Amino acid sequence: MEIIAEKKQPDRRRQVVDAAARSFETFGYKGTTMDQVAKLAQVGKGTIYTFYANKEELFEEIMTGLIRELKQVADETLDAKLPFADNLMNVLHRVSDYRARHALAVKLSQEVRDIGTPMAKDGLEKVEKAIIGYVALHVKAASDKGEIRSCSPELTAYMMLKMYLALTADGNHLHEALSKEQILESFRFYCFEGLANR
Amino acid sequence: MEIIAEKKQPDRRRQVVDAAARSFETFGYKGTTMDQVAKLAQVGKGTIYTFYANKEELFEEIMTGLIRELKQVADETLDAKLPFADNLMNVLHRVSDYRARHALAVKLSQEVRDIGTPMAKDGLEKVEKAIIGYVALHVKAASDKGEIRSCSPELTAYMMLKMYLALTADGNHLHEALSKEQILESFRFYCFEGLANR
DNA sequence: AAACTGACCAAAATAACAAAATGGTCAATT
DNA sequence: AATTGACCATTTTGTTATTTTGGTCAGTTT
Repeated sequence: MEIIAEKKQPDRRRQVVDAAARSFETFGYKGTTMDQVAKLAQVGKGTIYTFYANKEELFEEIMTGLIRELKQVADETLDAKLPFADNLMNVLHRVSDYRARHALAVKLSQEVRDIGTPMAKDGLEKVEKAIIGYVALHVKAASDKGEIRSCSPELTAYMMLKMYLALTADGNHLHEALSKEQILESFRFYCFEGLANR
Repeated sequence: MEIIAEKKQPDRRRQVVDAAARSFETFGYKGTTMDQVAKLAQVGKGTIYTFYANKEELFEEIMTGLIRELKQVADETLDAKLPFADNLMNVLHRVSDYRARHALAVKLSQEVRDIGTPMAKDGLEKVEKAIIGYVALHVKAASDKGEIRSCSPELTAYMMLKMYLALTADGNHLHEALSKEQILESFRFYCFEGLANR
């Protein structure tokens, strides 16, 4: 009954979280001020501190939300009928794409690049770790099912993400940009098939 | 006779290059001043500018020297009797190790990390590109000989370096540090064998 | 009394300005 | 013809004044 009820009074916590989300994705971590969030949330500044001990905790809550979204996208992408390799590539592609379009992730990336805000870096690192953890879970499952060779799930997931990012990295001058098809084909080649002749 | 002779008069160009090398590796790109180099080289500042149009060109000369050293190390490491995979791993390991111990490379890495000097970044990028080019040459040879599957040499070399660096990266918290043996074993696994069951 | 607020504060960020250092030039010197 | 270092416009650094910020808490509202 606790969860279903509650309507009349404004849900302060939600107001704060929504305002914070908007502010962080518009102004970045550093550019967001607690006064600003309070004003956006139409809430006294002190109220924020009844829910979150400090700016960092508030930020973590927002990042947790982003991670939850990504997980949702990944889950929706998974198709039990497809082989592991296809699922993996689809998930990596959809999640990377979603991340690249998500205002918060974009803003934080730019902030890290331009001014190196440590908290923004931490936040994005947490996202990477979450992706790796998610992939590792499915690597383990595929490995247990004998669908792929046995391997360390964590390390393998890490390598997969790194390889995928290396192929999609367009900012660098180390190799020319690849089309989506080339990326997927190359990823399958380097990740699953390997260079060895057989 | 031009090359053999020359002894009496001091070789100004060499003095400048030596001084610059010492200065860049001690103080980094930004920390090196042309006055400093001139003093170290025991040469008037104007003299430097008779050899190099500006600080950037002087720096490029030094970086070219580093790349030449790395190529030397790589060439010494190559053993025609060994299979491609072994040569590749040996070269990557030795070159990375040499690079990690080379005062100039270390200083520039630190400079990029701490203050992001664009020229230092460019310089290190050039080193990476040289390594990729070197590896690509041997990938092509191995591919032509049928020792490995046919592939784009440039992209493959790029991926190999990225994979190796991902395995050796210890600064990040994405995976625990690996021993040298684990690195080589993992590299062989991910780069040559692939995850697919066979 | 429980939830909420915003004036308030120490600490940190920014702006404004003065002083020093730097890359590059070139007339004078060797 | 090769070399030099005083010189200069531009940046960078150091300094100090001013503003902004995260966080608190006594007081107000519900």
